[in-house]
Amino acid sequence: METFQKPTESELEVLKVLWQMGRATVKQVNEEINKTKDTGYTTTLKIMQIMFEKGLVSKNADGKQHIFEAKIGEEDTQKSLLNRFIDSTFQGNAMSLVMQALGNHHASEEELSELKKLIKQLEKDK
Amino acid sequence: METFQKPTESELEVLKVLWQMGRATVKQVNEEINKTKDTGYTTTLKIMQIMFEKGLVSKNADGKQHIFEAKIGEEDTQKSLLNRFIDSTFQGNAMSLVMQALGNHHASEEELSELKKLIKQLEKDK
DNA sequence: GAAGACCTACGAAAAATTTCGTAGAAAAAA
DNA sequence: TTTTTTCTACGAAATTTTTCGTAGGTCTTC
Repeated sequence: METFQKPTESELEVLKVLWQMGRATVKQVNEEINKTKDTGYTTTLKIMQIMFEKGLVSKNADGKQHIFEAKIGEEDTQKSLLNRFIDSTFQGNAMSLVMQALGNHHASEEELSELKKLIKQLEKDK
Repeated sequence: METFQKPTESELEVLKVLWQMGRATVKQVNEEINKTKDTGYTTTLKIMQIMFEKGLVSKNADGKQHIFEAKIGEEDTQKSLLNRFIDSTFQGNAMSLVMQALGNHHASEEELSELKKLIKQLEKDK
């Protein structure tokens, strides 16, 4: 996994759209974001330009418009942000986070059995 | 659980010290923080004053100095930040976070069995 | 090929957060 | 009581992030 600068909140919003759509124009990203939040077109554009400078996204010119793609993967990013979050909020105690997350959110039977499978796996790897 | 404004990164650092120590002066908090990060006394003071205005901490004068206490609980805060984090980074998918956290961090046997206990409990509550 | 629509680049303002200097009050030491 | 030390209050600078206006280029359509 390559290292990258921590994306800001706004940048993360853009990334989420790109991960979901694969590739998208500024306009498309902005429209997605505007479903939950009111943001001007040039604001989103600027954010994405900054992200390009940081190497978080790539872009290809297609006529006058640019098509963007996330350059960092969803899982890698989540992993990196998760580690940071565990450190900053849970004092590095990952299990405490796991417990709280499980306790606070409803899990389906299917999810639980998948989880048990993972635990078995972890026990075996010991 | 009462609602509160999301603490900033710096504020969270202060809270962690207060949770750990129970009550502390600005000086004590600043010393703790300086174990990992270089920060001037007045910087910490200012942060704590802002936190007081926001209602995140309480203070009592003891002579000229003030003794601070966290006004929001560690668990409640973690819970609130965790929910926000799951939404912003894991698209609201708590199980995905749980899986990643388990996969990336080593868990002791004891922790795993505690976890299994929790899962049994969840299954029963269905 | 001119007019209008659409898109990017860029600078700078606005907002949020962090940092610190200085003034002055309170306590302790001399 | 005077001096020195120790704190807080407060304003303002510095930094980071977000927002937006304007200029100018490209494409489309007539």
